[in-house]
Amino acid sequence: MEIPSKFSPQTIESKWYEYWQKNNYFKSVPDNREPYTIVIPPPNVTGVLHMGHMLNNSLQDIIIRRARMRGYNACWVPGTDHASIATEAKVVEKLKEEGIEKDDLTREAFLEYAWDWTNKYGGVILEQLKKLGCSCDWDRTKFTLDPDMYESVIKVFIDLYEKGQIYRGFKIVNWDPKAQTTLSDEEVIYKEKTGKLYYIAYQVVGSNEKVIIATTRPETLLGDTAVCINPNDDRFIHLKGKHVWVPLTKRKVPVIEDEYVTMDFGTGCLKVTPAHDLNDKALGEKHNLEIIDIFNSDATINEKGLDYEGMDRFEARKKIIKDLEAYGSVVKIESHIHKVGTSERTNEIIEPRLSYQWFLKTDNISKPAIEAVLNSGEIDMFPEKFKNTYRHWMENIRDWNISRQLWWGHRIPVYYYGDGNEDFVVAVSSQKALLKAKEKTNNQNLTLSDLKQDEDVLDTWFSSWLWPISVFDGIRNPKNSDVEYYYPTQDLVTGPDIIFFWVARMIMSGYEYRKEKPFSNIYFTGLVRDKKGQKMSKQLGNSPDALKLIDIYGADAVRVGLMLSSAAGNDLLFDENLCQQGKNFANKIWNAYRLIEGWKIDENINVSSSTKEALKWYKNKFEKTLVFVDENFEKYRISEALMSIYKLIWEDFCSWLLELIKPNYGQPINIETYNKIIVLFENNLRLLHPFMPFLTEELWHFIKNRKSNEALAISSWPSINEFDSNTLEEFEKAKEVIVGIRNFRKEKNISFKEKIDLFVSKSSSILPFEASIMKLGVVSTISYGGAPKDVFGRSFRVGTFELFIPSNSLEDSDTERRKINEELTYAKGFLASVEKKLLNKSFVSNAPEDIINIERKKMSDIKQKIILLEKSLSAL
RNA sequence: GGGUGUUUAGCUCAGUUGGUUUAGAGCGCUACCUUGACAGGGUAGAAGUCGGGGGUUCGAAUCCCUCAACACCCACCA
Repeated sequence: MEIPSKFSPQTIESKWYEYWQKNNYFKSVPDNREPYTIVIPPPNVTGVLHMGHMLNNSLQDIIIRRARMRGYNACWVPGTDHASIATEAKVVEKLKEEGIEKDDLTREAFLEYAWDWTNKYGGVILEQLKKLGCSCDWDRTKFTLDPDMYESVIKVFIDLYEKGQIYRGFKIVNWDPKAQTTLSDEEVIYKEKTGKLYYIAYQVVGSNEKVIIATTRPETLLGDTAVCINPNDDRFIHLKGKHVWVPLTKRKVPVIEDEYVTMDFGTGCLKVTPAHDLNDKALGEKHNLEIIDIFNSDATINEKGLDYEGMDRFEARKKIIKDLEAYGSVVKIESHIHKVGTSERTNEIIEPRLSYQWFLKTDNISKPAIEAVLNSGEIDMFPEKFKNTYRHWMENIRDWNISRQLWWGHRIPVYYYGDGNEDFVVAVSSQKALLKAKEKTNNQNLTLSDLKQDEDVLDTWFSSWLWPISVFDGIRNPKNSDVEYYYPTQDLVTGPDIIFFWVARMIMSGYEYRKEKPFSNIYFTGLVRDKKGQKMSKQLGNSPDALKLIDIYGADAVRVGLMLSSAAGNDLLFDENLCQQGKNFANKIWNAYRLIEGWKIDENINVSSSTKEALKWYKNKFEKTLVFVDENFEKYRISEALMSIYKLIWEDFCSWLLELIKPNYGQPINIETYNKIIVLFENNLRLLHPFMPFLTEELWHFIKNRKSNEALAISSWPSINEFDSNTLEEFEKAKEVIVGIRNFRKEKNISFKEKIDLFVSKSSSILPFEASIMKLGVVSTISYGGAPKDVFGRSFRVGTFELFIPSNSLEDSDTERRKINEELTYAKGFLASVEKKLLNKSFVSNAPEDIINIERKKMSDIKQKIILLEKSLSAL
């Protein structure tokens, strides 16, 4: 035999991947078939494959491979994301290692360095996806900074600006002092921290009185421009219209009144720092307060901060408290638990900062996106619970801060020609900008050197929100044949953590730019956790090396391992044992084929009855399973689909069908049976292919030499045929009889080589699947009409059948009696519960007819069984 | 502070508009078997008062209320 007894994935995986690629099976161009499209959630260009990617991309591959087999024009578009903050941070760090500071480089030099880095490491992850077996159309690979993608992003910015949806605003934004950029609200993570609440005394001007103010951020008093009380608060009523001295400064600020102040928090008296707090900013606008910004961009104190200039904000806090204590101005310090905003990327504490930024209005574009998910049902989410999350966010959505003070990204197409708030134009290039500026200013003498392009780039998500459109060039050329054919896509497979960052925004951009949803179904995967339930992360070091897993178990096994326990939206507690299970499964199928392949074929041999029975049963079993698999795919219950295929192959095909059909050792098999088995085996491979592409393709080609248009990857998914459930039920009964015989052998220690005789009580019907029972029970004769008299043996019952097997060994009647009594107790208890139901008048009058009939059938069945049992008992 | 989920066998989870024998699967566990596909195998078995309490119903793991534990999301109370 040439086939090795163990399946070794390592030797075949690259072979088949190359074969698929060479034959362009994954390539898709528009044709007259229906399209089935998935766009990949683009991983960070400098990222490496981790467990989350493996889960996410295995799912996409399973879905797209099945679609391909079902005859759709399947198109899976791969690509990577430039991930501006993350990548820029990596590059800055790398430069630092080489002793270079970002500030010492020009923008151009820095970008050159970043591109070198990207070209060197970028796309590694895409190669790793190939190892996993991902059937992407690699000719369509996109990068969010590709020139055409760049143009699309800029075009959208200009368009939205011209529609009045994008504006420049002077607002409090989330500032990351480490990355030196603003962040969107979604990029801020609130972490619970124990801080301190400082009670500080402010001297009232022209009085001996002091007011006490509670604050968590005493250093910001340098920027205080008012003190606020609640007009309904009797305690402070006398302070109306007065001023107070800001401690340590020589400034006096007004006492203002606003109902915003909570009377029972802190002291009921609030210091107002419009430059450094969102609420204070609002108060400041309402009451026309001065704004004093006391921080530099790195969160050190600036020249407004008196002696504290140059100090870090936390250092300054300590010093200020010390100085205040020296003046006796600190009344008390309490420990205080509160949530502190931190940067998702750098972990740095966010500084609310007032600055000019670019914003996208969201109230209009969010409307159709809400409608599509929550009302019209155009977009489905799996699991559905995420619709709630989505609704909540969408209904409370705020304008999106899209500018970032970074270099790595799409530079904002805004050109300033002066210092005024309105002294800018928005244009696709500097030349166009010049024309616009000349027109706007009526100054024909302007030159390019008078224009200064905005230094900032756009939020990464401002490019990825266009992804399903821009990968098909649908922004630049909205009528091109690709986008018209592939858009909208079918499925999006992603994590719930980016539902706001990305999913919601793609839906918004889809309706804005295509007047259509970007995808029909969203499958949210869970987080991959370790066995203890901890999130897998680099920091914890609990994440297995994805590629190493593929090396050890094979890509197919890892995919199976991941799929076996990952219901949509549920976190997945990853256990390497699951990969082992996948590997075992691969080996099982491998050996099933080895068995079949080893049979000698004979054209003249007759087909046995057991073979006929077995083939008839398995055909029905397969059809039933196929229906179940298809249904589960429709509901995105991928793990359920896989489990049913797993059981079909392992139990039904290997343990029952092959055992029934297997010729005796050295005996040949009938050629027709052999051919039928091969077809059945091929159909199994079809079902399994999306999950285990490499193994199945390998076996597919082992079976016979296939031409390049006969590869499994592009073969067909089985079509559904009717099945007879009666046949399936009867086979289940036959199995029970076989199990009974096996039990008997085990208890009597009778070897499987020794044939037995089986007697069936004078039952009106004959046993179903008699030949199968004889073969797998190793039975020489089946006789009806009850057990012979004066013969020792053991009886057992299956449904309404009573069976008897004679045995030479002396019967232990006590054991027998005990067994029957146990069965009897169960049966009587069961009968009682059924009778109780049927004697209940309200049940009989209220329950539907078919339910009552089921109960009646249960009752008559169990009564018969009780009679059988009692008869057996008295016979002993 | 608000919201959404979860809680079923040792572990991970199904249980699909309440009714198909007094709850299922995979893994694990136990016993035995196994030199003719596979020990990465086979056969069988044990194992759960469906988180607690209350209610609706002829009937509840499934619907309602309540309590508890856990998880996640959202939020500008200094």
